[in-house]
Amino acid sequence: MTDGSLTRDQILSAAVEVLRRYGPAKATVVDVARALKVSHGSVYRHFPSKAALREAVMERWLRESHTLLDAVMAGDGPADVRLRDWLATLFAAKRKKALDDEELFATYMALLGDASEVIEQHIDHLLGQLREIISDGVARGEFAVQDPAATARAVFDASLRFHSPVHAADWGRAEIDEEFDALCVLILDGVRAR
Amino acid sequence: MTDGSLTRDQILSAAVEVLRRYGPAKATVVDVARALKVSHGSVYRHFPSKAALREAVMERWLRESHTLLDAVMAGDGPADVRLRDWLATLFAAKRKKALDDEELFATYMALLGDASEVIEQHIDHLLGQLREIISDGVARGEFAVQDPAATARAVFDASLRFHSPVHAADWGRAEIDEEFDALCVLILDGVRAR
DNA sequence: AGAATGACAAAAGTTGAAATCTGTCATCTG
DNA sequence: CAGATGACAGATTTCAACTTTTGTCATTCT
Repeated sequence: MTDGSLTRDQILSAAVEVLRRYGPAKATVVDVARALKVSHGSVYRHFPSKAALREAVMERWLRESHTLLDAVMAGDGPADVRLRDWLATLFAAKRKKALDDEELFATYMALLGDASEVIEQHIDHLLGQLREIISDGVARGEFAVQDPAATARAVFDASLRFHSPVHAADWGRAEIDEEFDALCVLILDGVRAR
Repeated sequence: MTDGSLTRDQILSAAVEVLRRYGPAKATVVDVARALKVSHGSVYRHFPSKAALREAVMERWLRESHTLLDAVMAGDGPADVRLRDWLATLFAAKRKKALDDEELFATYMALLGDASEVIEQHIDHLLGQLREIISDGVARGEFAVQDPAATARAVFDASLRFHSPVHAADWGRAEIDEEFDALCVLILDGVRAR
């Protein structure tokens, strides 16, 4: 059948379209339903609330950055190179989204306000990867840290300026890349065995 | 005379009172004038705009944190202790203001939005002190960094979570102090000579 | 003179009534 | 019976009239 019944994925795609067109402040679930030519009640059969729909959109969107990061995780070079690459990839991915996906990025920022489950999972995923890189570095004798999980958190915090959406306004500054490099040096020297 | 004419300082004090009572969203210069029992036109004789008045209030307020930091700068112990103390003092000062001076802290956050001169100077002052500590550490042979100014910026950025008002919401979390300690370890190991 | 005033225009903010949206549900459709 | 519908109540948003605030300035005060 061309269109027997509405799927979760169709709704998500329509929601992305609507969010991109109207932005998070204006987009309504009526708009999403209209885009799909169904009643808004149908959308509510698949998502319990507008907030849940928004979160599902963001979950899918955030998974895109994960793909690039997963590629870095798959590498098997020295841990310091991997850590640097991972941070650079995260920064690049976030900056790209902030620049050429403004409306969805704004939706992401809005989510930040209401302590969302999705964001928490996203951060946990990132912290997990960091911990893995650091543990690996320790195993190879490259890094010397006392608690890899705590260090992962510290590295995450230290690099906040280059991945937290609250600092997105800074990402257009001329000096930002130099500053990123300087931070990487500090972090890498901070974990390196001596 | 008990009150010959209005001084800049009287206005600033009245403005602080008004800001504390009504908060930055509600406080008006008419309120400030009323508190002083003068017309609002008089306030405009001393400050060219409401924004300028707000900035002057913030300048005075930010200087308070500088006092504590200056005390740390005056010390002459090892540079690593000084750096740690400086970061801890900055964090403590900001957290204290966020907690028991909510309204003025909110005013400070509002200022952040409009790229204020005062904030820029505040940050430059902090960066200058950091650079001084780091240069001193290098001179003593304790630290090894290639460019103290760039490293100062990196240390500032790395510790953003513990002094930038945009992260104030996190400062109430239970784990925050452990996380601060872990970050300090990372930063100190990052600058230390090996 | 320097300092303060109050009247004024333009900008910003408030208010409340009307319109729209969210979320539920009894009913309908295949 | 799973999925879709549209009517509905309560919450939220919008819009326009109205009020307050900002910033200026000619005039007054000392």
